[in-house]
Amino acid sequence: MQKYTLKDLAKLLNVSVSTVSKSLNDSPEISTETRDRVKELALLNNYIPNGMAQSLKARETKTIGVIIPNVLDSFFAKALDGIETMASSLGYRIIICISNDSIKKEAESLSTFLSARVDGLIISLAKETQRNNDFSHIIKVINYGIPVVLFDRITTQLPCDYVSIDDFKIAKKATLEMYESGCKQIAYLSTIYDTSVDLHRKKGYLAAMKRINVKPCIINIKDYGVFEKNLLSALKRNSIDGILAADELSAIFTIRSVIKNGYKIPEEISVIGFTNGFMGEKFLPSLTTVEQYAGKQGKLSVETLIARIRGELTKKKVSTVLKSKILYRDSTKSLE
Amino acid sequence: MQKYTLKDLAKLLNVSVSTVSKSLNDSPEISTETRDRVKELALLNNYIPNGMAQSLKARETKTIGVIIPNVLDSFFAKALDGIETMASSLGYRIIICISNDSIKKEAESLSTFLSARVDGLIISLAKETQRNNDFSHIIKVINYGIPVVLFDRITTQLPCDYVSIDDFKIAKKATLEMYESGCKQIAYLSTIYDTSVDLHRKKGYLAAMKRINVKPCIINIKDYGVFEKNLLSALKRNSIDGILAADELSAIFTIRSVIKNGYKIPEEISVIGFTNGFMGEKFLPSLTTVEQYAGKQGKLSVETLIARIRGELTKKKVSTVLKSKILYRDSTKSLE
DNA sequence: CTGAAAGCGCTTACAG
DNA sequence: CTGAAAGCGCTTACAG
Repeated sequence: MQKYTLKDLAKLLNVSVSTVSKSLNDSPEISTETRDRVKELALLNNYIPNGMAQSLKARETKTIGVIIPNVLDSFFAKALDGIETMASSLGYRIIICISNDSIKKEAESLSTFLSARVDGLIISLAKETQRNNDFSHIIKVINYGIPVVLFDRITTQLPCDYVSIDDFKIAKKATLEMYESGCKQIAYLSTIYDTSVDLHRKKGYLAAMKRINVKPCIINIKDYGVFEKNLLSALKRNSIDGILAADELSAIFTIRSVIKNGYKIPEEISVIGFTNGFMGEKFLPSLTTVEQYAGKQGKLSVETLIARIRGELTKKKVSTVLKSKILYRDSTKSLE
Repeated sequence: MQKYTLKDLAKLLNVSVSTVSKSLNDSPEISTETRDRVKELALLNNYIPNGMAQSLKARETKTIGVIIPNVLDSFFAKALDGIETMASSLGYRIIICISNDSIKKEAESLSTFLSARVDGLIISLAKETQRNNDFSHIIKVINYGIPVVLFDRITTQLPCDYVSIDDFKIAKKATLEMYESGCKQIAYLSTIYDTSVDLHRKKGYLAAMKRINVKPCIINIKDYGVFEKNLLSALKRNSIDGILAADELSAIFTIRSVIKNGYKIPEEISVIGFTNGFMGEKFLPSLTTVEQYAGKQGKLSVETLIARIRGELTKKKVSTVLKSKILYRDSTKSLE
């Protein structure tokens, strides 16, 4: 199977490589007659330009590197979907790494992305990276001149653009609304502690508890293997009747554990989660949750990145904070 | 921010580009002294080799193109995860396209993958592609000499390797076991009709119904908007007490609709789905389902592809059909 | 309107 | 042990 090059086509047509190249690129320098001959032959021989050679000259690859912590979580799946859709509609390819929350994998993939000369990067930081507060690998990339956009799991310590939601505000609101609907003792539950989003949500929760003057209760669960046990003991110790869970999966696990142990939702315990995924939407009872606009965050990240690549942005970093909202469903009591 | 090239380093060190290149690649031709000087300077200046230039010479990109229909379905998310893990552990990058079940998007991304000169492709076909039975875009790729591995949504009409599970067999088994557990009238429900997997699962179901000599009942639902309505009318018309659903989401929708309308699961209606995702595992009742080994299919696809790329495989196409199994949970009556 | 030449950043066969 | 040269497959400034 021969892969034709410009040289091959040139030889076949008895013209120069320059002429072939210009013809294929619709240069006005070339006569229509020649252009048509070249194009016809190219088509006939299934000529496909070598993108690497083109990129080498053009000094851009039309490729974006994407790093997400995982793809099983519906938030990241939706974000990835948004990223891919927007990128491909703007003519960019996506190369992807799933960090599995490991800083090592994140850093390694950054290296291969750099050598692939991606035009830019979209990253949602690994848990480990946020816990260690170690951004040296990202700084290296930025110093190398590659634009970076962070989303969701972000940090303000880095000189780059980012996209997120108003985690603090919405967590506070969710807590207060559970309180207004009649919950006396609301807990904050998280399996993603040490991430930036968890931090802001927790702070929002704490602010609300302070406002209503109730002692806060934070339930951090390290591992889904001990989820039910930890949750139930916390429940009993503190007679909790409302739970703000930091992500979708932990919210569903909460509902499930609680129901299996005989509690009624929402009558005895209310639950609010984060992320609007199928699971929460279709669960029985369905989950009241914070709409995080995952797809939109993905799309905005791409738009911001590409604008940055094209130099359409001022030096000032752009930080887009989306206003989120609560999707009221069956895991909470009605406010009215 | 200067990006150093071999030339830059060579100039700084007063040696030739060849010497720098060889040093960096640990060529035994070079004296250790020179090698160390070169490496030190490279490190100091944050030299990152230009992968495009290297690939251009080496005629390989260490990049694999991946096309999946979507990433929200947990089967594909898990498969992607497996693909990424295996590929990165073998030193390959992944560029990804989400076809959204569109043949057009599939074909377009194939074009950009070809010009990016991916070393190989892993594809799970779009619904539209399977419905139209139009593989011309894939054939073009194969003829161009790029190895292709199909998984899950496959076709045997193409000269390429593939990975799948024994859909026919396991669907037949699932149907028969529902029958043995006491179901009299089992239906097959699908929202992914026209795909190869649906076809085989349906055939397995039909074979089982023939064996037990019961008139089959096939419920195809086009759109989740009309899911509940269509399902319920079918349920009433045929007094169905067992449902084999072709994927996870439709199985969950089935359970949900059925419960909301007052049926008891599994006492009145049994449900078996496909794919072992969180949603089915954590739903109440939890879903009895077919383990499709999504991650393993992804990993095997990569291994097969890379073996093929490296020329380690004989001309004969390898078709790996995994033996699947049923995960018994709460949506079916116990067999014992 | 067409083509020769240089160059993008590498690697490697060959010469010394 | 080191380097000059050719070449991977393109594009484009320049000459004619």
